[in-house]
Amino acid sequence: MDLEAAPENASLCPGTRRRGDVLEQAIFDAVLDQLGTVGYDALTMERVAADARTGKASLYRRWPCKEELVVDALNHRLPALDDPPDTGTVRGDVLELLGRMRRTINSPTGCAIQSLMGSVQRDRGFIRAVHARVIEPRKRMMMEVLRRGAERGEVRPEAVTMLVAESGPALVVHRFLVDGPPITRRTVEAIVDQVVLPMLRPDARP
Amino acid sequence: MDLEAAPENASLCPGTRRRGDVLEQAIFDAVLDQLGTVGYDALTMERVAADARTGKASLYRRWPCKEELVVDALNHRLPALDDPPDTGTVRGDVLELLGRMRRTINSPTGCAIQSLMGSVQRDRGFIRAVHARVIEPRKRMMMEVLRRGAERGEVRPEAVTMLVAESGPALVVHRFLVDGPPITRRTVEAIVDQVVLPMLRPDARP
DNA sequence: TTCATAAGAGACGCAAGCGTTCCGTACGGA
DNA sequence: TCCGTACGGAACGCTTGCGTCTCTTATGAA
Repeated sequence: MDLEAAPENASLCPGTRRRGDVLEQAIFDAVLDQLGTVGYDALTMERVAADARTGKASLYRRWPCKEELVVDALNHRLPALDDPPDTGTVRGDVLELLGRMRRTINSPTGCAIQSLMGSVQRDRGFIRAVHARVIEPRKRMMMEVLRRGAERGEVRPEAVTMLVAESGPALVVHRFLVDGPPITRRTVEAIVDQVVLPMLRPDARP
Repeated sequence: MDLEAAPENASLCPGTRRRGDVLEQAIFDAVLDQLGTVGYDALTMERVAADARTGKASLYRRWPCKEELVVDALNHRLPALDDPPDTGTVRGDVLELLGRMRRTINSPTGCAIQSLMGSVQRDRGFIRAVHARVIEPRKRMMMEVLRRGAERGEVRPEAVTMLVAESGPALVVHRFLVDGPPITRRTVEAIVDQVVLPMLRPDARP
């Protein structure tokens, strides 16, 4: 937020005005910042406008209500859909996937997502956006990684299931919820080596 | 909430008044119900009072502010600290532990906890209560279960770690966050058989 | 039965945010 | 350079919840 404050203050010189996309991006920044600091319920149009150094009218000109603004901001700020990694080993692939997750979670966007957790059961709009942009692609990539690992003989075939694919990400999220950010690289490595890989070992039940 | 409405309506007959503990319990019911339905931020003293069929004065007579009321309600409603299960097998023990978790999560208290997820980073009071009453005891019990399993030879000794102990609960929570309640018994069984047990197997790397 | 206590109900002034409206003006394409 | 667009900013009336206060009266211990 401080890294954002500088450019915002820079454009503070009275008489200067942004429009179109530039203004919109500033508004999205303000929304994400608010989500991460005070949360969705306490996010107000007034404060978003003030933070983005614009007027409420400019918000209502674009979005009819708070919810649509937030969903739109999420859709513009959630990480893009990536290709699954292919490092040659399951360990490398899983490490890479959880590493990406770690970066997202440690970013302002991650804090924003976290603050929406409590609204999940009530506002399906957010969870739908997060689902489509974060959860689903990540799950698909993890399954792909497991499948390739099974083909290479690194992973026992029965371990290629949704629940197994979820276990790594679930632990990362769990750590985030319990300990708060940031998730360290060591934590991710421990999750991979202590939990995910032992679960995949093909050399059991010979 | 409807199951609560009946007795509340029963005591609605004008002229009747509750005091002391009876009233307090009704207030806690209202708080938990509000947490589960509208969430912490949208929980208001006015609505809690109305739901509990009392006046705001009776709330402020006991608690100085919303936060203390909620923390107190949580401390009175969170599940009691149980003894670790001892069914004789790791599978039985883990199944029992996650089963207890499932019951809590599917209950109104579970929905209340869930709604506090978003406030976790901002309000340490809640998370401290949930931590001390739910997370920590559960983690300790799971470690105990793993330790006993290791003694019996059911669990490889290196698997007796915090992360391993967390993986089952983390998956239950994850499922809850992604799919919403209720968590089914089948889901818990699948988590145990597909994820937890394979991770514990001692018969690998002979 | 008496009586101090506290419950239940409502009104209070206050503050914050809502969504709308207005207006002067910086911006940027023609 | 000109001019329509839309931005920035402020004010509007409205609603909701806050926390306090008052008043009547049910309650339960003495």
